[in-house]
Amino acid sequence: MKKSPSQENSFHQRAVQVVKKIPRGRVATYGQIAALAGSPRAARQVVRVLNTASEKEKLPWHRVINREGRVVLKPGRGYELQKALLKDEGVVFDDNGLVDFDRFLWKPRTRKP
DNA sequence: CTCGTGACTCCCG
DNA sequence: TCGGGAGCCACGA
Repeated sequence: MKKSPSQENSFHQRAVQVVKKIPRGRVATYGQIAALAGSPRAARQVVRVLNTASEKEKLPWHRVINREGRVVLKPGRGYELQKALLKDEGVVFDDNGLVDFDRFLWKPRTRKP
């Protein structure tokens, strides 16, 4: 039996599809995307995907943050840009620059409890 | 070809 | 409690 075509893509391609599915006004974590793409520990590859794909495709790379709910970028590296973009979508950061996961964390439609 | 690094995350001592 | 190392995959020098 052949695998489904949607599963034939590489991690890179799958990650792109996942990121594109992030709804506006929501954020996701690297590990989350990596897990959805097939490798729960491939968070680093997600980073590579964002850097590469964001330049060609209109990926919501700014909706991807780390496990802490914080923007991992360094000042001058897109950190302010990401925060500004999220803020423009309605995402709010607290004084520590943390996002409220209870309100903005993207919940993938995997299954109903 | 080999080595190192990267917007990360998890596990173990 | 806190720190360090390993894991994941890709790409540049």
